[in-house]
Amino acid sequence: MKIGELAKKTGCLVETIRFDELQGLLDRVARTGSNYRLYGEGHVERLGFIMHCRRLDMALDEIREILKLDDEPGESCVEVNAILDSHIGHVSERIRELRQLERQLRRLRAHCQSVNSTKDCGILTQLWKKIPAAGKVEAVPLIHVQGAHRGPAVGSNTKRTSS
Amino acid sequence: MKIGELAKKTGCLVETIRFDELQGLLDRVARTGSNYRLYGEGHVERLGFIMHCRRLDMALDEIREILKLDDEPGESCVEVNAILDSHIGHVSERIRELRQLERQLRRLRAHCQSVNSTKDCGILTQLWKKIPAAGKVEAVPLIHVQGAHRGPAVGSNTKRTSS
DNA sequence: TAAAACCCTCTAGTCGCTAGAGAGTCAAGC
DNA sequence: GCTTGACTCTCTAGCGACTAGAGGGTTTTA
Repeated sequence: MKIGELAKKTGCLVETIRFDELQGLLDRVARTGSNYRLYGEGHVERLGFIMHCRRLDMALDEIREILKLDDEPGESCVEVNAILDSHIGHVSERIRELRQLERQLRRLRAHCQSVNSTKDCGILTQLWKKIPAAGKVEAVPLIHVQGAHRGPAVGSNTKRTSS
Repeated sequence: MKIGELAKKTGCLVETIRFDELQGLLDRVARTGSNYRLYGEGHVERLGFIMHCRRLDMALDEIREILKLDDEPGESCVEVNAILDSHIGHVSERIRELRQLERQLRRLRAHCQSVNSTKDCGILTQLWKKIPAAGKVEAVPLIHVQGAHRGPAVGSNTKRTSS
């Protein structure tokens, strides 16, 4: 089958299939004389596997690793478990961070309950205040929402480890 | 003061300051004869404000909007409240999604409790199974962890609305 | 006066795609 | 046989919020 049919069968975009090939998740398949990709039923399953992983928000690196392990049927699945455990760890940690962020935001929100002019708004007043312990930024774990696989990065002065 | 001193005072990277200027969060400031940026104390405060917002994981668009409102001291702060409410909404929703994801992952993890060969691993077996209701992808809200400001995007066939 | 530290602009990289340009291929209808 | 439309190809740029580096110029310090 051609790429469009594979896309239809798996419910993903044609572009995503080509992207997955580029990323080494899907094999480079045989082509017709006019350079069209040709897929079989095995590819439907493999792409389904990949999408299943992606829906669980695994990173491409993690999926690549799991696929590699799956390709060696004799190998023990210890590493598969480890990848999943570490992924669950990422997600739990992100939830914890987001909860703390939510609390901070609700506290901030509570500073303005009625309609004021912007110069009297409690929220804005709070935002203009110095962040507690400013200048000692490296000690404070920065909270912000990103993908489960990316660490904090906001102006965290990673360069200035000294001083 | 020059850009390095501003960076030191606010605890962010020089690159981030230049980036914020590019993004229109910080004004384009006066330059020395040798084209160095010159900042005053007002910029320390404004950059502090911006970082405070960023730490609360607001998007640059949201920060831009808040700064614009703050610049008009007579204006009511209704919109500021609205931005914050919507941001809190994003965060809460993301927490809900991540909790669901965590449950799914833990269920999956429970399928393999002992060390097996990869071909008998309960996790891998599950991953190879078709996702429930495959083919009706558009109806299912895709779960995956991204920034608080990005919607789901995983192969969701946004093009094929018909059929 | 030389070296180190700072500053400038510009560009590319991160992640997981999505979307478009510009070109070629194929099937159906007239 | 020809046109139309649907499909495919490669290549490139865009998203967000930065980070990192090249390759140059300037200022400060020893």
